[in-house]
Amino acid sequence: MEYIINIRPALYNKGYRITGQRQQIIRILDKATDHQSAYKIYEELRKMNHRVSIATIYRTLDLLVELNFVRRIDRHKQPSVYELADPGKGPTVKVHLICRKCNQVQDISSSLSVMFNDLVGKAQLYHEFSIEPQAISLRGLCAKCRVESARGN
Amino acid sequence: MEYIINIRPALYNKGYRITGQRQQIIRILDKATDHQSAYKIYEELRKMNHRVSIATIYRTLDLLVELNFVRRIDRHKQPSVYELADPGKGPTVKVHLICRKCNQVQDISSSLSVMFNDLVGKAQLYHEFSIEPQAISLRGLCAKCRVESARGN
DNA sequence: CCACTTTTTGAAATAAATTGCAGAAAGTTC
DNA sequence: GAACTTTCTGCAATTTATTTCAAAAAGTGG
Repeated sequence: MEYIINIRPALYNKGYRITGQRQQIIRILDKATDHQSAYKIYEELRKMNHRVSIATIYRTLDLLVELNFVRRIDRHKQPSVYELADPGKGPTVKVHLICRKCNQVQDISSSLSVMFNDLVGKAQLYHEFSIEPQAISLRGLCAKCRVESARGN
Repeated sequence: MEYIINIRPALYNKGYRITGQRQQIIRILDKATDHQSAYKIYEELRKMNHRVSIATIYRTLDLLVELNFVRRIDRHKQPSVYELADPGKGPTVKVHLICRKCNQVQDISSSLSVMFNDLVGKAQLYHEFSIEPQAISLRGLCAKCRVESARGN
């Protein structure tokens, strides 16, 4: 909540300008409970009568991902979705379960998340590879779709 | 090696036809030591004077991914790459480390891989979500690029 | 509020991936 | 191995997420 308060000075310190569009985009991500695609953010802002172009949304998201304020989730043949990432305290990786039938994205439980991140830590040391904050997606079938699928097929 | 021997009857049993193109595509994946993009496979086959279109490559790869014979690695703003997956004995997830600077893809060590897969097994049970065989990518900086980056920046 | 620089806009371009369709193979039956 | 059905392929056209570009606007520092 009001995460923009943290990002604004960070942007400023790195020499980036605090534009209305950037603030609005961060605000949308901050308010959102689920993962947002670039286009969804665009629609949201247009609905609120803000002058934005889709190109700006993409550029801003790229910037925020680069600076680790936002995580990008790449999905196959579907637009990428984004979520805020708290660089100070958040875990390195955030694990999502994505159903290939209904495309629902759910977060993994927090205790499992801790275990995943411990393992990522080990991998970093072992491979001398610095893994950056990001979301990883595990694809499969959610309980509901598995049942439907078993009947339907 | 000669993995096609296993896939051929499996395709046949499911009612898919054993076409020259499908066999050649599997053969390329089988011989490849690194991950292949659809276009690379296309070029390879054309070089060998085989009649194939890029559409067939994509259709075949989609089919093989669907049947879990092949894993797809989605990369941001770059073509997806593919690798053979042995459905019989292979682990559910294959973890790759992808450097965001040089784009090199390296496999995670096998012991860490086992640990990741154990964790994935736990996640499946806990969330009642059936995670399917797939590759997951951890993005970051490899040792070499980290050093260069530290100097260059 | 002026001068300077970065950012945004809107439209057009790009490129990976997909699709429709007619002809060509593969599998099947006799 | 001829005749028939089904699936597959190649080509070209299409889709769609994302990027590029020149001109316009907005942020910033004095």
